[in-house]
Amino acid sequence: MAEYSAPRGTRDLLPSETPKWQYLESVFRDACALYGFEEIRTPTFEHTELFTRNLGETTDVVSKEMYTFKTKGDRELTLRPEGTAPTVRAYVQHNLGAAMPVNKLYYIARIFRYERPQAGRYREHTQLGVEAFGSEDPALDAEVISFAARFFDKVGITNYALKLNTIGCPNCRPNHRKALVEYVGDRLQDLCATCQDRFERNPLRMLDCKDERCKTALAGAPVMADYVCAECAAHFERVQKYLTEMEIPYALDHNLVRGFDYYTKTAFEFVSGELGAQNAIGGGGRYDNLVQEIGGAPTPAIGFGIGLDRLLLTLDALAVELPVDNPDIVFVAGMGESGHEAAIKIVSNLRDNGIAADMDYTGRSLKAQMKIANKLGARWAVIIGDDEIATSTVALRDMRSSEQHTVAMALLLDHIKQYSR
RNA sequence: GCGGGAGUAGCUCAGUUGGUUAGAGCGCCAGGUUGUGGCCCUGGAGGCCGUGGGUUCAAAUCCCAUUUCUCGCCCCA
Repeated sequence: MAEYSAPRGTRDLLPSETPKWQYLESVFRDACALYGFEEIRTPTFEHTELFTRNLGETTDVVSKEMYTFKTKGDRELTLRPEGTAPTVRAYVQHNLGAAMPVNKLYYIARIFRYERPQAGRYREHTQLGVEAFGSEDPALDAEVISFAARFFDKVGITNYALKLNTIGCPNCRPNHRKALVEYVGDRLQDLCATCQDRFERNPLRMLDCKDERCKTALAGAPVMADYVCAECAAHFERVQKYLTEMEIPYALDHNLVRGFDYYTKTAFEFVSGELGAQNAIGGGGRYDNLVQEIGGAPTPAIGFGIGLDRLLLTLDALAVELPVDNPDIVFVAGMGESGHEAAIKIVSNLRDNGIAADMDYTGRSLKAQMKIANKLGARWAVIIGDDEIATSTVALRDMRSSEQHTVAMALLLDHIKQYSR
């Protein structure tokens, strides 16, 4: 056992894993370019108030999952537990809305939540997210949702399901809340302890409860969709129309309630059955009032976050082979002191000419060096010893075909360039 | 915060009712080739059996504690 290990809920991504991460990140970046989203990078931590005031005091994240600490100057900071509020903060702080009517931003960010780790849930994880500001057009909802769906398609997630709901706006949500509270009324004692608490603090969440007693008691509970105002209803209808036109399959889920209080109207979640209990691989929604709440001009917006860690787990479970390419490299094996000296020069020269090259620094035998070349997946091996030095040549070995030729040192570069095509 | 499972070699794991120097496969190193990889053969290195305490003539094995990991609840990515 090592004396030190990564803190609970965190993990190291070793070289055997990082190519997959790089691949998914690059697919995401390409997709963002295709859809017109530009990258934004915000700090890893923010003033605590940004989250406590805007995510909802009663949400699990704010009430028990934040990594909060005090600075020497006695200010409270929090490692970001989600990506939207920081992005909105930056959008407002730099008044991005003044320069462009619609701003479409994306981020690849580490997210921190103090939870008990389990399959697909880490205290530090990575989210791929987008946020689109400046339009309440339902077409933008559809665009954002379809972006996520196409991204999942592209990387090879074949079995995801899209859950869709509308959670109304400040105008109509109270109506539903009132109806819901009335419905529960004397059924309250049939609910689980948590839901009895939710009844007081955030009734909407009761709908999302997994407890069988609650599911039974709330089976006939009033659904938001029946209480939304005309505007929200029309908006939701258009979103569905566009999704259908784009051939994005979805399922309405009246019980879908997102984890933060800032959401309005459209809420959605992508789930996959490959992950066990943590089945959400992405989710998001519209938040038309958050920009104003954070201090900006009233600006409608919508966004989503995709869990990169869970995405990888799902792809593994589906046995999807990601196209990770390793570049052709040249391994230069030098024999003896003079061979080693020559190898140093050759490797340097190859690299200066843009050809990936490596060599041994542990004084191993030629045989051992060849084994290393093989393990590295080298395309070519260049062998140089006293014989070659005496004749200003090198032995150039094709590691795939095992063909080997003696070539003039001066022509090595040309040979490699020529045959690598 | 609450519940279940598990900590033996770098990795995946055996280890029989407690009984001498704790094993396998893979990986690693070396040799079989005096200057040549993959396949094969041979050999080698590498373990305070998570940590601390207890029971016992004797503990990887039984008991207790602790810690870490893991799975689940809650909630989410």
